[in-house]
Amino acid sequence: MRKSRTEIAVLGGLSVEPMSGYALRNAIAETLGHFWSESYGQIYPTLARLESAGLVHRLEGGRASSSRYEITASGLDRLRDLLREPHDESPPRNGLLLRLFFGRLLGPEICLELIESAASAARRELETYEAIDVVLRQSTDPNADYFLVTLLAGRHHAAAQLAWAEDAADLLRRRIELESATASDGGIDRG
Amino acid sequence: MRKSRTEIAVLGGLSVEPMSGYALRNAIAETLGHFWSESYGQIYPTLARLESAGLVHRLEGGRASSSRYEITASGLDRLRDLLREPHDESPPRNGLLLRLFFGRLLGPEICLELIESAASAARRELETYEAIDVVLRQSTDPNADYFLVTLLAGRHHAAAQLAWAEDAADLLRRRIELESATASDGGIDRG
DNA sequence: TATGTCATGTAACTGGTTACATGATTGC
DNA sequence: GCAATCATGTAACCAGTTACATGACATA
Repeated sequence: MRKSRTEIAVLGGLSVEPMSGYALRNAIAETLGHFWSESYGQIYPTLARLESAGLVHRLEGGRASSSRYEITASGLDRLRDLLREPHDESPPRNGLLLRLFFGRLLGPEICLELIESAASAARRELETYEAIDVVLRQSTDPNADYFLVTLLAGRHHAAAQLAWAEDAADLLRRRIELESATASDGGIDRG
Repeated sequence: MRKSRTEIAVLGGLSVEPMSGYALRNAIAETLGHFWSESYGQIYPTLARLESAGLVHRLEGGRASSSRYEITASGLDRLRDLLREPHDESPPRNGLLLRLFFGRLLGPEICLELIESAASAARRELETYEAIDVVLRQSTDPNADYFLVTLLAGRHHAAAQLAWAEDAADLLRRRIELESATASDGGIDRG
C-alpha cells in the first residue's frame, strides 16, 4: 500500500502554525510550491480524518465561516514518525524530457523553442529564489535553516536547468548546421 | 480533462522500433528510466486502444505467445501532434524536500543522513550517465542527439543534486555546532 | 523437469485533480 | 450594494500502481 504524503504536508503545515484548510492550501502553494502541491479535494478530507484520529484539533472562534486547525501532541508524534519513514521516490515524469527524447519527430528548431522556454522559466524561478533567500537569511525563525535547505535545492536545480539549456541548445544548433550543410549539398543537384 | 501521457511514451517507443508490450515496458524503464515510467497496467490497455484506433499495428509471427506492435503512418502523425501539444507540468512532488522542509522536527543529524544518502544516489546516477554518454557519442543513430539532450539533463540534474548536498550539509553542520555551543553554555550550570 | 525469463492481461484499489455548489466576510 | 477574497466541502472522474492469474519458451 502506498502512503498518502498529503498527511505529512498537512501535519507539517500545521506544525508551523494553526491554520484553516484554505490557508493551508495557500501556504503549501506559496512556500512548498516548487516541490509540492495539494488540492482542496485532498486537504479537507485529510483534515477530517486527522481530526477524528485526534491528531489535529479544531479551534472554534474567529470568523464564523472559518475554523482553524491546531496540531495536537499526538499529531506531532505522528508527524515525526512519518518524516522518519523511508520515502520511496514516486516515479519521475518529466513531460519536457519525454518530448525531447522523441525530438527527432519535432525537428531541432521546435526543440530549441521548448528548451528556450524552459530556460526562461528557470530564470524566473532563480529570481524568485534569490529574493526569498535574502528574506530567509535574516529570519530568526527556528525553521529558517531547514527552509533554506529546500530553497537551496530549488536554486541549484534552476541553475542546473539553465546550464543544461545552454548545452542542449548548442548541441541542437550544431545539428541544424549539419542538416543545412547536407541540404545545400543536395541543393547542388537541384540548382 | 487531463491527457494521458502514456500514449506519447508508447507511440514514441514504437517509433524507435517495433516491440512487444513487455519489451516496451523494459525499454521505457531502461532508456527513459530517469525521467519516465510506465506500468503494464497502463501499457497493455493503451496498446489495445491504439490498435483499435489504427495508430499501431499488431505484427503476427515470431513466437506464438508474443505479438510485436508497429507504429502506423497515422500513428506517427498522431505522435507528432501529441509532442507538439503544450505540456503543463504535473505538480512536482519531492518527498525528500518535503521532509527536509519540516526537518526541525527530525533534527540536523537525521537530516544530514537524508542528504548524504541523496548525494550517494546522485553519485551513482552520474556514473551511469557518464557511461551512457560515451556510448551515445559514438552512436550513428539519427535519434542520438535527442537522446543526448535528455541524458545531459540527467547529468546536470545529478551534478546539481551533489552540489546542493554539499551546501546543505555545510549549513546543517554549522547549525549543529551552534546548538552544541548553546548546549555547553547551559552545561556550565550543570557542571 | 525445473527454473528463469518472456509475455499478456485484468480487477481492485488509491492518490489525486477538477469542477462545482454554497455561503461568509471584507473593503470599496 | 458589489466585487473580491476567504472559506468549506463534495461528487465525478482519471491516471496510475499493485497484485495476481496464466501460460509459452529457452536452457541447464
